[in-house]
Amino acid sequence: MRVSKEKMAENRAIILDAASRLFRERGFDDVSVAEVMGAAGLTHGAFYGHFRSKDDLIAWALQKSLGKVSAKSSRSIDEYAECYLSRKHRDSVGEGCVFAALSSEAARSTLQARKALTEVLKEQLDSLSERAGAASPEAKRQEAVTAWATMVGALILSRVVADEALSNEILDRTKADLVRPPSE
Amino acid sequence: MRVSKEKMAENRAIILDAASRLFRERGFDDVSVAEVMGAAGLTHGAFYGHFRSKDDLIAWALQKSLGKVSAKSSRSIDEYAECYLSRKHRDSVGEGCVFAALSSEAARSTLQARKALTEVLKEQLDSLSERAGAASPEAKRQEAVTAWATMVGALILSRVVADEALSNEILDRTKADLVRPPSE
DNA sequence: TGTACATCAGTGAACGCGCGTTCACTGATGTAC
DNA sequence: TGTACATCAGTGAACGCGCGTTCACTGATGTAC
Repeated sequence: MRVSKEKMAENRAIILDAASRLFRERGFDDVSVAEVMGAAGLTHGAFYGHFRSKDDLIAWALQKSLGKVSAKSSRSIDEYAECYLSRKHRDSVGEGCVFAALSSEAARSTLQARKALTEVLKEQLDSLSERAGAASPEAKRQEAVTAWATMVGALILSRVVADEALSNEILDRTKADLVRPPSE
Repeated sequence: MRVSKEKMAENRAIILDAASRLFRERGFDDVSVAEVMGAAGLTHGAFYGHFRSKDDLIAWALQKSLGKVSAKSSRSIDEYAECYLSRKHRDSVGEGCVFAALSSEAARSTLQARKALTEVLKEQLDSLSERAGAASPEAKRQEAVTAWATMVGALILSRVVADEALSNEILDRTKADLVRPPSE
């Protein structure tokens, strides 16, 4: 059942995409290697031809999430926050921000996993800084870090809460603060 | 080996404390029932005399974390943020905020667990609103929700990051924004 | 270009292992007289 | 208050089960001539 080199590379990408989505939806521990492989249309035995271990898969899946959170398609922090703090984003965990879904678990995972997320975070903060409305580079960076912490925190809290009204309130109030900052 | 009613109630409290600490340190899935019972000085067999299942324990442990995050001992949001966003809090996950440690996992857990955290969150937001510096009740609430989202997000991000300088930067910049808000 | 053979991606059965949970048992607690 | 007995919190062996991981095998791919 050997497949071509191109097909193998494609399979690896499919496995990583399936893993990334499943991990965000249900966490690292609740998703088995066999389930990831099944979602990629393969059997579990082929897994160790692609990755050294489940922890290795986790690190690669996190690294690949560069650009999935990315603010690059937005013109400003305001515009990005509008989208990030939407009900749609809250309700689609599998396709959403990797930090809101997995960062507290990743903090207890391997160093490799934490390093992968660190790189994604640095890119994200740089991207947000460029889009900040403040005047100086220092003020832009300050704005970016606080805005990002607020967005991630708000999305996480809006997802735990078993109360639709409170969940919406968290999204709406943080959005109001980010879209029309009090310094305006 | 029967014990007195008082001792049994005490044991239950010890189990809940051990579970709460272990869960925050390592997450729900990496901590076994036997390990929680061992940390409480008991054997695993006694567990089902206290709780119906591991999920039941999780919900009770989260519910009991009322007051562990509490802002009640602080006079203002500023004072609370100073403590919440400290390196000490970042580095002591087991004794720290339950939202920063477990909320993204709890979001995928049982409804019972989410309801428990929802109650804790409501108390926390009420407590922060009372301590807000803004004038009207509406503005106080607005300040409390945004400040809380920022604190939780910043602590979570500071804990994943495998880069001490960036981790400190996240804590320091968010602290600066909360302690001396831009509207001042 | 065509043929023969080596390579190796994917298959699926099998492996230990640790988990959540159950249960017969023990012996101190609590109660009825 | 003292005694006899029922209760039941805690013990530790045992249970299925699903997990991560391994491995002999298969058959299409890629290569040497």
